[in-house]
Amino acid sequence: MAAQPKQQTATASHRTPPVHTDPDEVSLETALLALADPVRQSLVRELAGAGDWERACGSFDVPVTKATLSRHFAVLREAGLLEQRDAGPKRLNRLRRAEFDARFPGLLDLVLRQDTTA
Amino acid sequence: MAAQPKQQTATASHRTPPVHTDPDEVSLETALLALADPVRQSLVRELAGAGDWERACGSFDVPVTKATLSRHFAVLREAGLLEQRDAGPKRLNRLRRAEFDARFPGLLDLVLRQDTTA
DNA sequence: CGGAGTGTACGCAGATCATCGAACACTCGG
DNA sequence: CCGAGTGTTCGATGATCTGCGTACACTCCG
Repeated sequence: MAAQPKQQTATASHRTPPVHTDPDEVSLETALLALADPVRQSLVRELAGAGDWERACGSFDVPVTKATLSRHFAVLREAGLLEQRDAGPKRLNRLRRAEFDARFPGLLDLVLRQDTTA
Repeated sequence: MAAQPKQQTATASHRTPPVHTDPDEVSLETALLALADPVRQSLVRELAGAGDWERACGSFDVPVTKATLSRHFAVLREAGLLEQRDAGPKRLNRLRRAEFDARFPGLLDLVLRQDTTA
């Protein structure tokens, strides 16, 4: 965290800057719907296993194409589940764990506990 | 449990007896999907406000027809969220609160807290 | 400046879901 | 035994969602 010469600005690589939604403005229905999808569950779990801003969008191991993956990230963003920041051509992610947990206590934990069993 | 002259048997009024699914056999995805629907959220909340076996299927205040309502109850049943018992021509309901909460801690509370705000 | 790498936007196909009306099944009371 | 009350099943419809390929935008490196 020393003085770095503007490594990542606000809007960087893509047509549109990431649009974030605060967890406080998210309905329970939206949150449940976002977390119900298996692919998005994987994303959230992998994200939780890594540190903030450590993973770029393309670095996740899910069986979908880039286009679909991008859509899933948009859904998670709109559900207040993650924050994104552009760093060069990459888009880094952060799980909004504390904020989301404050809005929907216990919900994220359910997904992270991997209870996808039966 | 005194000797009652068969007030309610297993299969009673309808073509098929109610098919129940244990919460333990329910996937997180199924649970989230079941609770994501606004109509089903209403049903669960109304059910939580009443005692066990107090409410028949037709006694709920939701803006759908009987056919749709019946389907919603089936979904909730398959998600391990409620138990049904036939009593005469009526089908009484019970929220499987403890069982479901043991399987998905905190999930039901989120819905019951009426956090449907924004 | 051109090419590789990264991510988004735009349709389009397929599946799933909520909804309804109508027909059916069952129980109970007269 | 018939009619009112209750709930399910069936088939159809419209909306929504996931998935894809393709085209595009932007950054960085040589």
